[in-house]
Amino acid sequence: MHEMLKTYFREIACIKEEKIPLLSPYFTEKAVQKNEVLLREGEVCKFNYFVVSGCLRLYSVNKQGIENTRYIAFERKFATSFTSLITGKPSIEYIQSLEKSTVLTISKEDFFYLVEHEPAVNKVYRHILESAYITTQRRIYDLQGADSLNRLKWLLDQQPDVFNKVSSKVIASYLGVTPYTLSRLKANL
Amino acid sequence: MHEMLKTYFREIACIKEEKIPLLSPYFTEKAVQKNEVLLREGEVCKFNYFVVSGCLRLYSVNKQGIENTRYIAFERKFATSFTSLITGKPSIEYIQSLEKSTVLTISKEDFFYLVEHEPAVNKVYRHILESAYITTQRRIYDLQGADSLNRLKWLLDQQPDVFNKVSSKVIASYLGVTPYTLSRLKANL
DNA sequence: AATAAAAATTGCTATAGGGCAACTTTATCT
DNA sequence: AGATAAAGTTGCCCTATAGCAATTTTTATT
Repeated sequence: MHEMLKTYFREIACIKEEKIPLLSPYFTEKAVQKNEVLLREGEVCKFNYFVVSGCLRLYSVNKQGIENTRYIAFERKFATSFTSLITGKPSIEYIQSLEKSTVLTISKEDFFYLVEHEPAVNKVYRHILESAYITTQRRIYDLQGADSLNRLKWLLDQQPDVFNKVSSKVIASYLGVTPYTLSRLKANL
Repeated sequence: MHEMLKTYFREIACIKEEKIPLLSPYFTEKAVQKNEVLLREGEVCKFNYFVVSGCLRLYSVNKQGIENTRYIAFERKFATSFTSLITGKPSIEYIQSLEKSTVLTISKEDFFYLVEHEPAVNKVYRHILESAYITTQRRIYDLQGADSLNRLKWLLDQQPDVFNKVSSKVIASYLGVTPYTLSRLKANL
């Protein structure tokens, strides 16, 4: 198991050192190419991914063929289509690598087995869901209540690094505007 | 403890019958008036609420004084500002009763104590967070990717009962449009 | 039931952001 | 490095939704 994931378990779940070797066999390291798609709409999601390096994004494509990005996961984050993982139904979203990345994969069955039987993994899962709750709640209020300029400013303030790592096209689809509009907003900052 | 909450624990967490009396003392029944505000922006949330009858909504007020509704909880649902409950920080949202309601309250400390020490409550909390994840993910994709008419149609399709119980004003603030626009959309259905 | 207050509707006008087209800049591939 | 494709920018016009004002309908209060 990668050192980064061990540290993650130590910090998030205060895992006992002797438990770490028990978790290792469940995770498999995987190299992912830039723009590689790990999950497509319509497929049932079978893995949870921990990002060691690079980044993954979750997005869907609407009826008009427009991409909407819901989440961008950088290193030291878990990312997957939890909705599909939890319900077992086909995913409405895609998972794509935005860079050459390294991820640790764990199968859905193993993951939920550990959530039930390993307190440290239960705690990590709780942490993931709580964090997701907090960020998505904030995001809904932003999408509903702030205009596009203020959403951009907020993102610039909170995650300035995103602008170096991620294309404007993807940032636009995250902010919920067209690339044209984002370009114009940046010109007016 | 109200029978409805017992049934909830049986169904969601498969709780052992003998455990139910242990949980009862943690919950207090409370009558809530129509439009009563249970939590204001800026206050630290101290309770989790289980709706026995009536309904609660979560909303925020943006800089221009416009209300945005994020969630409406009908009976047999927990509702609270989890963000404030989890972080211990002041809430950015309000909790308000939309009808004369009956709720069961549990304090933040008791709730998180039980999450840690009672597997049934751990499971219920996991269920709450998973359900919230699924609905908010869907909601973000809707707010980003669908126009207001399609958001209205989707709500009519998924939760037709909402239109009987909740004012148009609140539904508009849930869909992310003005009451004017909602009224016009309904005229064109 | 009468009155007041709030909510909902609708005509008119304003505006934020969308979308096309043409151009420039930046990546990608051999 | 040079060729090719993709991404980003910007002028112009268009559309969906916002916002005001006036009216009607519904709801709450005594």
